[in-house]
Amino acid sequence: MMKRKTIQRSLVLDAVNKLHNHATADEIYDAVIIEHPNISKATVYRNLNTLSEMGEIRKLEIPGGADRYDHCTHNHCHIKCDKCGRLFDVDIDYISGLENNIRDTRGFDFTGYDIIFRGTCPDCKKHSMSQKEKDV
Amino acid sequence: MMKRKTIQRSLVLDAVNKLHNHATADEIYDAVIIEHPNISKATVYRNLNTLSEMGEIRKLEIPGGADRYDHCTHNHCHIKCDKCGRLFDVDIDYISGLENNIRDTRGFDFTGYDIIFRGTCPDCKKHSMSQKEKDV
DNA sequence: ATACTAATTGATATATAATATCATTAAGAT
DNA sequence: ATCTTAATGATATTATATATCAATTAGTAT
Repeated sequence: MMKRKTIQRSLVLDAVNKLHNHATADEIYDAVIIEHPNISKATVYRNLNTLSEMGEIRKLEIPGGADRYDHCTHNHCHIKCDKCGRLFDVDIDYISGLENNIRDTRGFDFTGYDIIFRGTCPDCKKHSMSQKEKDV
Repeated sequence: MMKRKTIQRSLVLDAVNKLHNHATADEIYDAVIIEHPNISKATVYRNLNTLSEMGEIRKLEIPGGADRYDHCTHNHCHIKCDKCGRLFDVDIDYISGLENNIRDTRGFDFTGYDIIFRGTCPDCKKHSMSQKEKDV
């Protein structure tokens, strides 16, 4: 199935690159309709998946939340704030052979792993109250 | 807010312990209605959350899938099969100071981390075709 | 340039997972 | 036995994402 170049697809890609803080599909949609008011939300979802498969962007499947999309640059993982639910970048030194720490998975082919840290972000520590409304 | 003991709550707890392979809320509901046909699905969801908060069971928020519930015993993480989506236990040796590998998270209080490995399970390697219908 | 064909789109319906609402019930204390 | 309020059951609602399908359009072949 050959991939064609469409203005919708490149608008979505541009939006992900421009927002570049792990935007959700909805946030990306909101950004795109400004320049292209007729785009369908389904098209945004479709292109986010397509672009992920093409390796142009990175899809982050967040436990307990909407998927987020990132322009893939350096290797990093993420930390999710328990209080406000926001997601932050975490630079991490190469974890040498994490696979070697594993037992009892005979017969599995590993393709990778996601580490999502949990914690309380500086803002929430300060205010110590829930700020769900302040999401990303 | 004091917690009361109800038959619904203990039935949900029993089901999680009995199924003990990371059942979803739906699967737990299916197990409970056999003995208690009038239980509401909302009650199952509510009790799964309550029991998690109480520390009686462990909630696993799976990226790209429904939450799963486990009776918490030894320390382990999970591997999700890319092909069939099933989730398997992974025993893992203590990863000493994973937090120490992290940079650029000044001001965060860490509470923990989830590692979800990705890979192809033995079954899918054998059949090499999608088996989504075989979902745990 | 014109025609072809299949990928893509837009609009909508559907699916799935989970929470919110609210009147009723019942657990545990007095 | 009575009281208080946590918990339940039924249902509606929210959120996220995919499926469907006719219409459009990108890229190729003529």
